[in-house]
Amino acid sequence: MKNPEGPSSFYERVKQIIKQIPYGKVATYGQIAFYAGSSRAARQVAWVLHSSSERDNLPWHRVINGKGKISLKPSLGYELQRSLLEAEGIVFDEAAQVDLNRYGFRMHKPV
DNA sequence: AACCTGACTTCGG
DNA sequence: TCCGAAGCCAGGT
Repeated sequence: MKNPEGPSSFYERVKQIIKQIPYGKVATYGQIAFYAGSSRAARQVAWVLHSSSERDNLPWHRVINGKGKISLKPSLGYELQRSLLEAEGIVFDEAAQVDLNRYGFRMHKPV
């Protein structure tokens, strides 16, 4: 990981946005990318999380894919993320999906 | 410098 | 409605 250039970099904006996801809510990769200024950089959002979620204490578990499902694979973090979300009151249906209409995060102020 | 890879998204069959 | 292929941006090799 390189040094983040500054607060205006995509990298920094993504982190700021993720930090703003409130307890009990979730956001999708594409949505975060959109708020960060690059609606097509969903994969980079995932990359930011993977590279510095631990270091910067980001609520990485509140980020899921556009289908409302967890992207991690079983035994590679899936169980952990799901339990963290359930601990916040988020419910998964039989298809292991969450209701984005209900739990989806909506930003109030642009970053 | 070129090619591969990824915690994604979207479109077409 | 479900599945596969293509598109995208960046870092790693």
